[in-house]
Amino acid sequence: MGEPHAPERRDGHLLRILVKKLLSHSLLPAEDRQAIEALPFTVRTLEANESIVREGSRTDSCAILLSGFAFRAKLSAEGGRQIVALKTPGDPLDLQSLFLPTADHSLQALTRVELALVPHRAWNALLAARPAVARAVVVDVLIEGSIGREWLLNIGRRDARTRVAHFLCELVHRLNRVALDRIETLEVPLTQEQLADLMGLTPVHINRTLKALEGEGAVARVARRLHIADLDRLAEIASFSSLYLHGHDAQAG
Amino acid sequence: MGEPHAPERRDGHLLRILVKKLLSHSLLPAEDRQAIEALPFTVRTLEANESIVREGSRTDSCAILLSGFAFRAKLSAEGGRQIVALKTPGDPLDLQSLFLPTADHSLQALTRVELALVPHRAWNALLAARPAVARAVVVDVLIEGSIGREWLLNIGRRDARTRVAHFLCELVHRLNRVALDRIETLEVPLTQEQLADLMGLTPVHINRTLKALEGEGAVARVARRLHIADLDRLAEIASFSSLYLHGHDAQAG
DNA sequence: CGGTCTCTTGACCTCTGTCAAGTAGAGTGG
DNA sequence: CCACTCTACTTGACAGAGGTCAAGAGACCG
Repeated sequence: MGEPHAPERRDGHLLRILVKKLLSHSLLPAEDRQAIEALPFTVRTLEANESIVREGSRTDSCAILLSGFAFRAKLSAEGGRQIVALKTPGDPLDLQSLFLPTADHSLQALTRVELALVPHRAWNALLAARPAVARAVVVDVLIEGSIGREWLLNIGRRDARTRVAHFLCELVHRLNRVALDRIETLEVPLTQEQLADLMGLTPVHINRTLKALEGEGAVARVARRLHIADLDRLAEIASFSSLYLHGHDAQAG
Repeated sequence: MGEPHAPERRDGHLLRILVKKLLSHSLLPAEDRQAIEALPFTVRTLEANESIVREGSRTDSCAILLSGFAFRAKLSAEGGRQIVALKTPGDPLDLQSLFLPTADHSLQALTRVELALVPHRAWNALLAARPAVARAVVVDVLIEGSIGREWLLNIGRRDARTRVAHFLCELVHRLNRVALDRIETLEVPLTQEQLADLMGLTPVHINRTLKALEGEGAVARVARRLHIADLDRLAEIASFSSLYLHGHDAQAG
């Protein structure tokens, strides 16, 4: 794999990737898995940069990311943009809207994306009927929170080089949770400007940082595209530990 | 944790502050409120800086913050500390432990605190029996996530002066949600070092920033203690908007 | 009254931001 | 196949916010 826009199966089991995501941290009996795959949905394709949910708006459905990447962003009064979360294939994008009517941030497609739009009604019925699914969904939300805390540490306390290396490690680890095969390398689908908004830096400084990382062989750039070249080296630079991702870690009770 | 010999109390007066916190964003019928106040708990007092939950550890109870302040913190490999959340009276501190067994961060008392320790068993029973309570708890978790995203914006994209002003506004707004009277002024119970770890800055620069804010009359310092002097001025400096706190905003469905 | 902790301040340094010009691909149209 | 254009990337020179170091001053405490 390593191809971020790898086409998904179109045999009617599109939601299987959501099940796979939930299984990466929660246990789900077969019946619950089937109930998830039986959710009603409509598929929608959006081009890069199109808006999925606007800050302040309301929706009556939750999107599941079937393929491609998306992100949450916020703007400061001075016009600065901060990307506050990155969503990878299999992630539910907006479960929050089931509980909080107004969006506190905007949600946008990073690449071309395919979404499965699941009506709130169907979600509410499923969560009420199947506690194990409800639990898995809560765990998913909690893990997103944990990732957010790691990002606060990353942006607040690590320098540019370490910060970028840490993010790239996280990206690979997260993709591996839903990937068919183990990923060691990857073409990163972010522009330097997006990377800058993600890391709390400027595009110019991202450029310098990537150049430095390329110099150490951690990263490669071919035809303006960023590739992970040496994941172990990146992990070493960032002192990366994946504990905060809580893989297979949700059997408390 | 969990004093083995401390008697479990069912004195609802103490948990009323938790009910008040939940009511600040969710609707709860009287029966649900009573069920919350009927939760069994033991009271525990900790001094400033004592640890409530250590990173990597497991617990069998969730703490509710009855009085005082607490915080979540993470350490980077280089030794930097980042405070990733601040908890105020009425906040549940560790609901996450109901769903994720290992703590991904540490939880510490900022001031002297009083905690109500509620056993997981009792929580699970309550959440299973009372969907409205479960819903309110999920909303509480989601709002903490929203605050975390605002912090990412704050640390990633605002300069020191604006950043500190924004945090102080948030603090006052959050305290007002459980306060008896409207707060306009406040003695901030944080050392400059803690403020630095909160803001992703150094103590020295916090000192300079506070001096500047004092110069504009936004803040006052008497006997080394920081006070909010002019909340409107702070809100203006930070272009503060409280939408992300989702006050009285949880009637989706 | 000495010890300790936090705050304060100045001098200096460096990481990251700003500005501005230039380059390389990808796409478009002739 | 070649301009032309657009966008993203690249680079250098310079600026500045914030970090580092170090010394001193107030508080608080036993």
